[in-house]
Amino acid sequence: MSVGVPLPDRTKRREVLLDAADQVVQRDGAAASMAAIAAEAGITKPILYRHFGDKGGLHAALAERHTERLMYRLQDALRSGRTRRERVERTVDAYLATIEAEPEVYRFLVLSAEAAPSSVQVRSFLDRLAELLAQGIASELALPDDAVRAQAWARGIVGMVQAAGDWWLERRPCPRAELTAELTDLVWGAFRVDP
Amino acid sequence: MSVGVPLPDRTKRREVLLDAADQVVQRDGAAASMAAIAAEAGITKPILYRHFGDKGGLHAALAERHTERLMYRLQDALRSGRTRRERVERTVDAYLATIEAEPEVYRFLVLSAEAAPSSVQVRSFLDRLAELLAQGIASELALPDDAVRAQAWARGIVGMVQAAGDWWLERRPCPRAELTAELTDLVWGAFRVDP
DNA sequence: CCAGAGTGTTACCCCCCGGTAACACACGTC
DNA sequence: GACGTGTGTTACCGGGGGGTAACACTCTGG
Repeated sequence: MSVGVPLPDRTKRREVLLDAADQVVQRDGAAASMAAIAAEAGITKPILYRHFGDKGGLHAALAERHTERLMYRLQDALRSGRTRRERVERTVDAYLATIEAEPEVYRFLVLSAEAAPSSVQVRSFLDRLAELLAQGIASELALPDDAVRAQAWARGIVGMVQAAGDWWLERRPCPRAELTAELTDLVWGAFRVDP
Repeated sequence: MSVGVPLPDRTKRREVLLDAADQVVQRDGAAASMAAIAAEAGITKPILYRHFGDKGGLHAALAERHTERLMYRLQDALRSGRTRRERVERTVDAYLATIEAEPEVYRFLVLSAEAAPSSVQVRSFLDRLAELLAQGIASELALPDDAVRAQAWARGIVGMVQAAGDWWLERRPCPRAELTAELTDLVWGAFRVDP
């Protein structure tokens, strides 16, 4: 074999294709088609398929990438801050800032998690998010990681910020900082030390 | 005109068709096709189209119906109960009970609200839900109805219960009452009279 | 008995989507 | 210069979705 391209290029190309996919998803939402993505990237469908196998593969790659990025940010936020309230606030704001930057992409991630054909291969975006948050909650509250309370709260909070964020993106009824503050207030009561 | 059928029958039929649509949505999720719905109802597509115009019309009718039902239940829950905490708890549980009974339908409603082609004709399921809740919150907290706080909390709580409910339906990690209690705890802090 | 409105059906159209086969151009190696 | 590997293309397939035209039946009113 005479080595086509030294492999660095392949992964770099892959990134470029994913960038194009992001663009299209941001424009067309969850209905983004393979043809449209190929066109956006300035190439043709077979290339996409050679890179990602099938549509599920592309979705998985896209999800993986954004999930990774968001997880890093949230992990930072969960650890940073001097007071507990500050941690809650920063975490909420990190999420909001991210969906503000690329709203359609995150809608797409949530949706495609729904529509996933039970391919547990790549655990869904929301699952991983919730798991991370559950750990944070459990550690704040000195609960075991698998406590129903930590799990349920994590799920709930993820949904809460997601839903409020969607609404806010659509209507822009206030600056982001205000929404962050409101949501922090909403959740904060549960995390105060005293009953 | 010789009056085909006295009109009571037409609306009755409409209900039957919507029942069939529910069945299919519960089975196939958001991908329910018009052909499948017609088959389920034991009729053929043109009849569906004569009744609902197009797919959007059917979706709207379906959404309208379920939204109405759920709104009644939530309104009751919001008003009932002797203590404030009891009202919170009952409202959460009313929602959970409903999505437990017809999970796919509610996933469909949420999704089709997303996918709605900006036809603000029928305000989305989530919008109406959130608005109702916002009123309840505003009245509990003696805020004006349009306070950002009431709006944002309403959206957030709807999303919270929705997300936690989805997770719970999938995993069934605990009885419904326990989830209700956890979610009530999560939100309750924000509604206590004292800081 | 005969209009005609309303109900139902079959059969079709168009479009777009996911996915693939088959062919054309670069390039390094022998 | 022939070869094979990898990259790119065009052109196609099968399928399923939404939506409709055109035809059959029935039952009422005159």
